Amino acid sequence: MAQPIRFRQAASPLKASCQQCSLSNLCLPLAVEENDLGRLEEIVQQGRIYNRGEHIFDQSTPFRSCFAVKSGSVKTSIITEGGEEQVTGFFMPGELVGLDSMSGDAYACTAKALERTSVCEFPIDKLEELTGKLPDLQHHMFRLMGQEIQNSHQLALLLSKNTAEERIASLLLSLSSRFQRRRMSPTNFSLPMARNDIANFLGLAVETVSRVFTRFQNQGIIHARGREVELLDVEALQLVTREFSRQSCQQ
Amino acid sequence: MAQPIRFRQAASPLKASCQQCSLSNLCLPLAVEENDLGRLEEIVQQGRIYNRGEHIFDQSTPFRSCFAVKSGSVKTSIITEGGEEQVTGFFMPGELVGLDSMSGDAYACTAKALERTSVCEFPIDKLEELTGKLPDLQHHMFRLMGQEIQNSHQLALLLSKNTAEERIASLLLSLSSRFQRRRMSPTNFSLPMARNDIANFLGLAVETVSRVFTRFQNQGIIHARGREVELLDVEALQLVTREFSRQSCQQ
DNA sequence: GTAGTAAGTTGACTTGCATCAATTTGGATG
DNA sequence: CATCCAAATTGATGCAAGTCAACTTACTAC
Repeated sequence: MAQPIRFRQAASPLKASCQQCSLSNLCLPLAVEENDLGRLEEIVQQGRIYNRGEHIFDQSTPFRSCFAVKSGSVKTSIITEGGEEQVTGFFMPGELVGLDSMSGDAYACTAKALERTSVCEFPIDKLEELTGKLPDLQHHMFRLMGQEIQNSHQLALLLSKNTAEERIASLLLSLSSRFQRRRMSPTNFSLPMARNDIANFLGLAVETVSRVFTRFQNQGIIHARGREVELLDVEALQLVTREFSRQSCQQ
Repeated sequence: MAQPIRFRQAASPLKASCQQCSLSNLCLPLAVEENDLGRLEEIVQQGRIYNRGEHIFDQSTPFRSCFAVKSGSVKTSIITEGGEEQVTGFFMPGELVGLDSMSGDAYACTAKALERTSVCEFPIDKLEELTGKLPDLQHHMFRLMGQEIQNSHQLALLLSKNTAEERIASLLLSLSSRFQRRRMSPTNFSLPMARNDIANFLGLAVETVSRVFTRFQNQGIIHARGREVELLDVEALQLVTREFSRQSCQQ
């Protein structure tokens, strides 16, 4: 083994290489010019690896950093005073976690690793300093936050207007396209989250999620076995999500 | 009348004065130092006045500006392909409308004046340019957008976990505190929106909203007559919003 | 004024999903 | 391989809120 090289890497173990990262077309580097990438690398810290169930940060603790998922997946949720939990999002490699906390001094939610997960950490004060210098990066941050607002509005729409079947079909299609963008099969994937998380996220009871999964399976739309899911008829799924609108148009 | 002065004003009729604005402690000027206020004034445009029902911007049209409500109030909503509407927010004086559209080239929602309303317009390209120069303003924008994400998550929580009574109590309390921050009575105000908008926003049927209002009235918690609302027992309302959590603690 | 329309209220009935309860499956551990 | 506990499934039942329909009130315009 090339000792000198290992030694050099060990000398700054916390630095990550955005240039060599395979996610550079999804993550923050996407918005940074080639010759500015070094400045992004200067502020990013290689986070540690989290095992399934470990917390990356906790609601109400001091807000210090946003985190980009490098591998694995993350779920965020808010907890009410009464101990009620609401899952607010699932995050895949390349996606940025913690944007909702930019409004205050404490994290607005809790982030939990759904599986063995590694992240890159962006200290928020340094990130803000850099966005002030790189207009493209600032623009990208605004875009990401705007997208986050939209996602949440879409979730609200789903929760207030759609049936259990429509909600679950929407989630499956969302996961599908996100897997696809990461060069994984859009029809054959493993759910990173438990039925419980799906239910909580979609405002349903676990039993309802289970029932809808078996109903979809009986209709030949999907094949599900535990967390392994195969989408057999994507068009049918898309049709389900539009069921509601079709009805209101037909009358 | 002092003709010369009127003439001077007419020479730049589109400029607004942030320094003299009574909302400067709520709106964007909040984050700008005294001697930088001029730079904000340079980019802000005095928008026109909108009558009830008029659109300030429309979903899918090119995204150009964010708007600060100056007087009156605004509702935003997204429309699905099927024509389904979901109200995503109500905006009061000093609040910034359009942040969710920062993610793309087109407005992500439609903004409609709920009453006679005036706004200030911030062209987005100029605003981004300025935030790049004023770190405090950039920080404030991040805060506002983070807050918007959180609001939306709170709405999702409300929609997925709370009963009709809890949702309506929450909305009334939210309006109450927002009126208070604007130095208006927190217990005696006029709802800017119709029952229909409340129902849509909270994922309920109009009939349900109506029933809950009368139920609250019979319990002596509120007094409502049309859009005029008086909160008679704020503590009782707060209790309603925590009803759910109280139950899960008792068991 | 009065006609006309939209907004709001109230009641009767229906339903999708939650809840409760009982199994079954699966993964982890010694 | 057996044990244990959490996760997932399936069935039976109840209820909160939706839907449909009738009526009242408020607003606008002529």
